[in-house]
Amino acid sequence: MKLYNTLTRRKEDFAPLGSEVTLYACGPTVYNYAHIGNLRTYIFEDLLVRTLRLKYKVKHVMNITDVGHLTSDADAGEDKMELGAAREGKSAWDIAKFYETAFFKDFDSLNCTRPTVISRATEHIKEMIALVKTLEEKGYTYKTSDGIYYDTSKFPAYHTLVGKSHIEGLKSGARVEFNDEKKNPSDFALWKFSPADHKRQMEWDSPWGVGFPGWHIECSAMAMKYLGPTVDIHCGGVDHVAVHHTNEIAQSEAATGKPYVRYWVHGEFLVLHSGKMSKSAGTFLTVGELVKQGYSPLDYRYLCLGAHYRTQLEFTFESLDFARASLKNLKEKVAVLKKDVGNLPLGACPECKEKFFDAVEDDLNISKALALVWEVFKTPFSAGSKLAFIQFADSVLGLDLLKEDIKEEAVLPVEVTLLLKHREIARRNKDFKLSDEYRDKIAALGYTVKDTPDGQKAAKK
RNA sequence: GGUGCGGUGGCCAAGUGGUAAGGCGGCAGUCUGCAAAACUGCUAUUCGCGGGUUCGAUUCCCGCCCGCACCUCCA
Repeated sequence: MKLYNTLTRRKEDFAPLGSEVTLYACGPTVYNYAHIGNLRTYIFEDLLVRTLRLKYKVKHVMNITDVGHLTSDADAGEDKMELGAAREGKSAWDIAKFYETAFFKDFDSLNCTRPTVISRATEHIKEMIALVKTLEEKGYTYKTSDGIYYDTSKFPAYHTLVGKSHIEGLKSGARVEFNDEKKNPSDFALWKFSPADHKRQMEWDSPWGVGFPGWHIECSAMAMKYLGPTVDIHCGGVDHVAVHHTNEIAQSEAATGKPYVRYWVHGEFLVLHSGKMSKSAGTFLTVGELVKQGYSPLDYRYLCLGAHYRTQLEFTFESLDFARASLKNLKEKVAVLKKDVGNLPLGACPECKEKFFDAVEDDLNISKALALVWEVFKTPFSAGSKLAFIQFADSVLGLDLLKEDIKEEAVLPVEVTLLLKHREIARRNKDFKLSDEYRDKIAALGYTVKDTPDGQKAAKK
């Protein structure tokens, strides 16, 4: 398949190095609920994994950042995990556990397939210390009053992911806050010392004293532990390109002397009219909020499927409404198809499958693939063949297209049932004025009425 | 200030050196007492603006305008 590689800024042919694809995806920091912008990235990664699985075995590792990191690299930063704990009157450990559970609830509801390995940062402190030690032995580190730092000037290829001009811009960068003890603006902490004046909830012994790992070291340590020194694909959000992933490369390649990642694949942001969605800014939308407003998590998944993963997607409730309407229509079409299939033999038309392959394998052109699903209804193939194709397509799209929605007919309120009976009588007497009045009354209660060959059908609006 | 991405019909959004997928919405028809649903058909002579290359550009090049993101924790 073809994938856009941030490293080369080109679409490239992808094939795994070994017998299975090794894929690492940056996971959530569990100090608050994930918002739908975060989740867009996991949906994109899920689509990538599902597409890869059409051809390969995939070992998918995702980390859980349950260690608090500083909100900035400067001394003044606060720890997000401990902030969350203070906010909710719980321990940092409880906070991490709570939001990890909440994260996977959302993750599952969006039909994202669980990674092969889920690795918590707090369970890999030993590996991180070992990696920092290796870097220290190789002379890449130096000590300041608050921690052990990585000297980026010792790693000549530091700029490969982001471009040299960017790093140079950073040097003159007007907005970068300088830490006096840092040798270069791009240097970053590998290990931070606990403050002398108070005890942190999360801290560990290390060869350099009690403290906690820097933000970037966990991904390098865990990716290499589970996937080896060279990983096929590493994903994450575009915001990670310039700092986090650049630093991961520096740490990992300095330690092993081998290429760290072959394909860097980054997902673009979901944006709001007012700008991007931000956890730290406070206001953000969660899946729970969407559900509260009457949307299904899969309505949101459908919305994400409409746009390419490398383009920004603007979120509005209007577009979510469109997505919901589209998904509903699509599922209804599939339901009709299912009725028609009967005992006809199944077998997806090879032509449709091939087109679908071509779309998803072209750097994940999911919206094109989705269009093919709509188009299959217009083809002359048998219902069974169409349905088989849709089933195949849904193994990548993950929209539960063949799953029946739970019908609400059984739980009609008594008033509605009564009004329906009255309306039926009025219609039989051809008193349409009266029957329309009953329909209005039913509508006022929040229900719609359809007249079908099997009689009246009422459903919640 | 530096870096990167993008501007396609009413809306969302694919795409390509040879004349614009798909969805939503809208309109019309069939059906219906009327609706709804369903089905059928129609719905951008045109791809931010101005140049250039070319037989031909929305697609390649240059300039401009506009939007967004990153450079600070961030998916």
